[in-house]
Amino acid sequence: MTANKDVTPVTELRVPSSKGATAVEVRLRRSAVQLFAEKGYAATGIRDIARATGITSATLYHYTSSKEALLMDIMRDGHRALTESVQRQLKSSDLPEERLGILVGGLAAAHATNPLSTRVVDSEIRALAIGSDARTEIVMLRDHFESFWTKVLSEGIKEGVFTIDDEHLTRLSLISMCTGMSYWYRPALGHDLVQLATHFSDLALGAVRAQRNGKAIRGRDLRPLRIDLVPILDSEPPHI
Amino acid sequence: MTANKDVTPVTELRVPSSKGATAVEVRLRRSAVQLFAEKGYAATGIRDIARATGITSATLYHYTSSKEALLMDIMRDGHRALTESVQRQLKSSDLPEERLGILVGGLAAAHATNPLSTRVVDSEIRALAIGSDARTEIVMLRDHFESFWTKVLSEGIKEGVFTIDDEHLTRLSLISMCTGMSYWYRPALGHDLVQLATHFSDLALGAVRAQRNGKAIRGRDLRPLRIDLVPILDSEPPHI
DNA sequence: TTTTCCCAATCGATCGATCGATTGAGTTGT
DNA sequence: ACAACTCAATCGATCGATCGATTGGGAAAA
Repeated sequence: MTANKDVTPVTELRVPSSKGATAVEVRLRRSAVQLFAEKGYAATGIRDIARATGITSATLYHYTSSKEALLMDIMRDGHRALTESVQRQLKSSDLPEERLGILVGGLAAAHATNPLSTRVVDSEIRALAIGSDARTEIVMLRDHFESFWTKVLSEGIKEGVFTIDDEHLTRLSLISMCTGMSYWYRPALGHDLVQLATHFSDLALGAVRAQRNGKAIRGRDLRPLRIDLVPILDSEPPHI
Repeated sequence: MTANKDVTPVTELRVPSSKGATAVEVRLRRSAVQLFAEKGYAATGIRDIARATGITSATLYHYTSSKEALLMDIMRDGHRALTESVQRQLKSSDLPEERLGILVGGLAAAHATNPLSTRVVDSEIRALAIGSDARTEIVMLRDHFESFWTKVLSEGIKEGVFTIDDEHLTRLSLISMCTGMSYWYRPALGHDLVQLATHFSDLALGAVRAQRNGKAIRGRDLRPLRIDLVPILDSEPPHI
């Protein structure tokens, strides 16, 4: 269970699994995500990460500059993948009800397929010192992502499709409903992703009282949600 | 900012603020809750807690047996207050729609009035070692609380008031929607507690498609929610 | 030969926890 | 009345363990 101290030296296959990352780098990232999600960033030591990766803590520093850099990479990639996915899909519709479905369904699906990394992305800002450059950067990424929600909600209100008492309250409620998934949802329970995303989308449409011509809008009135989010890190690494 | 080294020795007023706890004990608890919520249990040192309380780390051990005992007390009290409140209020109604409103509204209100301690209660199980007695105890308390939700949801289905695709999914979605509040909601923003609880209750009734005689049930169809949750620890300590 | 990869050993700092000593306000004995 | 005693409360100093990070060097690959 440690490393491969076998007869064949194996020579650490150089076949890159994705974007030029070596096998060790991929394992390192996956170990960090796993442990950060499980025990939290502060409670995870670099020795824990190294052990889970199969290297020593010294070797770890050959692949990353610091424990914080490890966290920052995870958070940056997580935000980037989510924002790109949302930005791409939002171009497919001008209807506020469909656009809200894309946001809610996409965020829910992202947390369902990547419960570990999303949990780290969502909850470990606290690990970054208040006022630090790192924290400022992540907060900016988060604010940018949330700006899409603000925009879609206000568009829906302007077009008379949504009825919302408190925009601020509603936006944060909907987002935290999706992000909360990563605390209890575990994949491979036989759930269909599209069905799950539609379930959350329906809930959101009910929350904003979405309607046209006096008739409430449900998920079935929308074009079926397309799940195109690339799994970030939780999924198994590609076989080599 | 240290202690009261004034002319009058003050003699550490023995007036108990609540349940025989001295002023120092109350301050200690509040400091722990504040720091655990802000930085997390693992990232908070006993020196941090002691400094925030105005004592040394050695004195801290006169009032508590360990850092973990401090956390356990917070979690026990949090669960107890919530469970007692829910148990008490559920006796006031037999209607599944009202009972669900009590659960959702009560949990949302609890997180709105005590965002700090609820955040600790909800998210710091991870700090307790897997398989430890402490973790087992807290998991039991949490399961007991969630059993009320399971019961109410299945009652509503049996009576034909609720229509739910996936009971397990729905229960956890609703709970995490309420608990998620403590991550972004901050009190004293001019929000009315009853209105806020009703907002969440409405959302939940929509999620379970609550209806009687073919007509959807909204919050206004229910008796107004009564907020009776005793603030746990986030609020200011009683003046003496 | 140079570069990449990896480790044992070790750094200073900080962790949770404990120590013995001190203070001061009550209680008891005479 | 006053010394003798008890006890909760608090401190500075320090414990062993672990923290994140660094060093210098060996082995393997290019």
